[in-house]
Amino acid sequence: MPSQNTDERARPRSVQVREELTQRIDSGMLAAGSRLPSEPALATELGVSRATLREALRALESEGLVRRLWGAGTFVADGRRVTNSLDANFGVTDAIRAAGMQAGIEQAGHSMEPATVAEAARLELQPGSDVLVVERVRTADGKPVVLSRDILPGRLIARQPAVADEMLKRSIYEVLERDLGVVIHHGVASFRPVRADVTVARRLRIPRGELLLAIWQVDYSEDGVPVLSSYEYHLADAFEFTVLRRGPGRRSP
Amino acid sequence: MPSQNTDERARPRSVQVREELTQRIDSGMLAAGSRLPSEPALATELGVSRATLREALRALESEGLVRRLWGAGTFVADGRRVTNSLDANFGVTDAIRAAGMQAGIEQAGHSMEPATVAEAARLELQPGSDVLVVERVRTADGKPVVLSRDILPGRLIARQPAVADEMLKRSIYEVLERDLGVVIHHGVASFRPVRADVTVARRLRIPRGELLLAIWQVDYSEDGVPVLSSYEYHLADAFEFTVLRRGPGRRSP
DNA sequence: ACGGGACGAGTTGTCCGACAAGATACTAGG
DNA sequence: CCTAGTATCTTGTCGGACAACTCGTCCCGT
Repeated sequence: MPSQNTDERARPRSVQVREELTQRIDSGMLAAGSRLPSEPALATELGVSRATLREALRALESEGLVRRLWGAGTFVADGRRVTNSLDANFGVTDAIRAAGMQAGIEQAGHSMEPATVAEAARLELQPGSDVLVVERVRTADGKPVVLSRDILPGRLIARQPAVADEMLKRSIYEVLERDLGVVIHHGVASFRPVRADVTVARRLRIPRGELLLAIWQVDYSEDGVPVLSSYEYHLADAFEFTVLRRGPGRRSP
Repeated sequence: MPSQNTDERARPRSVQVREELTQRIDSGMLAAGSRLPSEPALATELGVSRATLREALRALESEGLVRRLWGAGTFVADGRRVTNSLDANFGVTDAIRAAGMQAGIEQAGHSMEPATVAEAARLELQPGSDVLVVERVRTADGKPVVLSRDILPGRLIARQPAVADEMLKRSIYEVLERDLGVVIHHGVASFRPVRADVTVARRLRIPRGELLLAIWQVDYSEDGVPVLSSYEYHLADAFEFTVLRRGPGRRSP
């Protein structure tokens, strides 16, 4: 059986179990449609109590990976995992790679500026506070597909200004987590179709008036603090965005 | 304490508890940001065991309604409930009403047709099977905002063809649940910006080439069977769609 | 020989009681 | 006044037990 808690004592056991089961499903060790071992058996196998296992299974069920049927068993959900799902894949880099293309960055630059009133509100800062603004053009196989403008609270990189340069070369989410220790817990994204104005069109090397999908969002860290506000302009046919809608199986009488 | 199980013995207790807590939060009885009673206290108050209560709290946490902090307590998530969230609000009718406008339907019609190969695949039917096609123009305060084309397996209404007429007047989700007993469990939606062609433009009474957001999706019932395939053309500025992105707090080592 | 109903093994849902691990507020000490 | 330790509360985990439900099997009647 796996060792107890050597170094990752911080994370609840149920989370570790959830990740273990997720990996087994993704790797195909647990085939789609097949039944999982019974809860007592699986709990013994994983070295945890049944309560902990059920905690993990509940999470997997809400993610749609498994289905639990009272008296029958727990089953791996019928495949058709959604690729490039807007609510699962985070960031443009992941989306490009998920499409099987090479992610690149060009025309990148950053600057420290005082936050506008709107930005201060979105990031819950004092108006005029310093924020780091990162502008980049993302490329897929060398072709521009997304123009992005990311805004972070200045305090995040006050201690180590050098990481701003890292953001010009890699995914911001990657830099946030690896270099700054900030893990994004969730984000709220909005979108609508727009036409390319002259500035955007020039940077994406497309005709003016071309169809774009504008996405703006705010990402929050694990303790609920907003840490990233971003604006993206996507080529209309660059990606196909998908969202898993969870219906309320309930209505009032 | 509340009565045991009089008539709704079918539904697990944890689901009833989840709905009860959801209502308390929505009604404001539990204010945003406030701490819930401790698990033992709340379990006693609701007349269930702590395990059942925790099952419900798990579900609420995955929905983002509460946050659980080890050793500190369980808190109602900081308000800012996302309005017109694409992954929560289902259907155009709900979206229009959420925006505070009057939902209407015009230019409605339906017909029974053989399924195309593509539609048969989306609904997992035999090609050529009968499907019910419902076309409608949805209005907000009398102004056309969405052109929708909904496709359902013909077997659903084979017994009671009259319900097709109901769909010309009310939300399809409402008709599915109330008249046909079909509850939508989840759906997979995709979207991209498009320009209005001449047909769509005429029906929405807009100039040709106007900006639209095209959304197509498949909805599944509780047992995983596809029951509704729909295509919608939204006016670009009719709604502001929002998606809650749940980030994985994890990365591989 | 065949069909139908009762039975039983297996699985998830719920319950109880207890202890461990983390967080906060208070208190004693500097 | 500030700091460090403690007390106490909260959530996380554990173990065992029983109830509710599903499905396959077997037996019995026709």
